[in-house]
Amino acid sequence: MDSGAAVAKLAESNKRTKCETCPLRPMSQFRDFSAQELEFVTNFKTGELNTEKGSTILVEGSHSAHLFTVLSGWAFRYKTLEDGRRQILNFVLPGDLIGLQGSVTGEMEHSIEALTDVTLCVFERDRIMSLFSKHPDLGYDLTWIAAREERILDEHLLSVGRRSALERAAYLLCFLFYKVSALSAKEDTKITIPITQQHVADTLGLSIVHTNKTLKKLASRGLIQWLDRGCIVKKADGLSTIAGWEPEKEKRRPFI
Amino acid sequence: MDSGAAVAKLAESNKRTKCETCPLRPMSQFRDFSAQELEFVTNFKTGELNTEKGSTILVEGSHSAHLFTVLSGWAFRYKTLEDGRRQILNFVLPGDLIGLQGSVTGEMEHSIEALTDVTLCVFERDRIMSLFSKHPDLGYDLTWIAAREERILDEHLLSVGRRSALERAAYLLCFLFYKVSALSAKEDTKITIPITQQHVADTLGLSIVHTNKTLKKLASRGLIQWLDRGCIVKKADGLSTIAGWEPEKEKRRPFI
DNA sequence: CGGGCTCTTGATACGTGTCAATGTTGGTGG
DNA sequence: CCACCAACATTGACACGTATCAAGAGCCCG
Repeated sequence: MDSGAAVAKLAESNKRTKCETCPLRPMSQFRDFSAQELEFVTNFKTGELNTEKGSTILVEGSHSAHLFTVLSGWAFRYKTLEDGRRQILNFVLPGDLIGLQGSVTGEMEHSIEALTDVTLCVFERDRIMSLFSKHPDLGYDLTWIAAREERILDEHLLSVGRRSALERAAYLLCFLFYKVSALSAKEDTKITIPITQQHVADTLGLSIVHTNKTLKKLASRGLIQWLDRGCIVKKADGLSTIAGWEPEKEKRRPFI
Repeated sequence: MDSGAAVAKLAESNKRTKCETCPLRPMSQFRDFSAQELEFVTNFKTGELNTEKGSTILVEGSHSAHLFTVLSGWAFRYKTLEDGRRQILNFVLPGDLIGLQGSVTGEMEHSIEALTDVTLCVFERDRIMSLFSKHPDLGYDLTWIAAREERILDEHLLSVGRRSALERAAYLLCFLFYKVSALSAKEDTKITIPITQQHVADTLGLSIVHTNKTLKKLASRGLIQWLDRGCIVKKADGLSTIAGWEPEKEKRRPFI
């Protein structure tokens, strides 16, 4: 609920990760690119942006001339009401594209804040049309990415609207666990989700006190463990059962 | 909460509305098409589908080989939990595209039900790639359309998560009023939103009893009037004030 | 060492859900 | 034409989930 330290500045570093050696691309969850596509994207990428934990990457109401793909780190999208009530909309992890929502005017309808230090690939919004004309495949991918985000929002909406507090919490942690698991090499049981209980509350539409009691309940059942600023999922299937939800079985998905 | 009368059959009528004479296209909210684009879309459209009020147009878990654009009528998208709890995700009106969410596999993650008799333009999902390769502009439009739906879902999520019952109801009716207003010729004060209180409840994540009491409150303030199976908005700005929300000022938007 | 976040816990208040009953309307079949 | 039924809207009483208020403990960092 705080105002976030500082708005990230677009200090483009010269030390760019080359797309050919992008650490995400070999991962099993992402689709392969043709050499041509790779060349185009490398050229499409105009820089890299490093932001610190706690900084605001995009601000609601502002105009952004850029799109970003997360290279590393965690962030979240959110909106606020005038009196400060905050709703977290979704979480952003490596491989996720952000900024697409403000497509035409570039005026953002939501904010994005970094949960950890975050590295972003920077693209120019102006040049997006050339992507569609030169690489229809990539254009299709963009639509697919947007449609995927839509499906996730649908599920979140179902959760907040119709699931109980316990079910909601189970769903969220299960969702995040599978999301981050897909990015880590092996069965890494030590994955820590870097959020506070305030973040959970603002995602689930609950108060922080009730969120705390709900998380305690999950912890007492041995499904999760809460750390100082994070959560470890112990039994994802237990959460899955409570929530009545399972992750989509995705084939290799595209990313830009 | 009922199971809907019958699943709509794809009875393609020969009496097709030609895209050149599409009644939606001249409307001020939609962008103009070039002759080329119009020709392509006309060819892209494979038929028309008429569904009756109450019928299910798409079913969660099923595969659909088609995309649809609504030509006339009202419908809504929703998801359900196993025990029957239902969450309405969004409402669908003329000019809206449906089916994009299941992009790749075509497996639907939500259902769609008709609130009135509905006429749909039918497109083949298989041929969507040709749209991207032959008309990058239209591909861009598709992405834009998906991103727009995303923004709307963001706002709904904020609403369900953080607004009070009264604010939520005001937001929803205000939202629907502006949505349908944009489609009607003049200041038509007699626009009736064709939903029941159960629909409102399932959209807002409330019980039907509490929804009834909340709507009564709005009605007692003269902001709305509730009919048998519908709602008339009397003072949209009053609703807007309560909700703390205003519609986006959109320029002419694309549609397929 | 102090101050700020985060997590925790108990007491209490309030918003919303659930249950139950009634009235109304529109459609259907005898 | 009437009786009946189903769906919808309405209302009051009560229960329960969640919010709010308040206080304190642990921790990190300047």
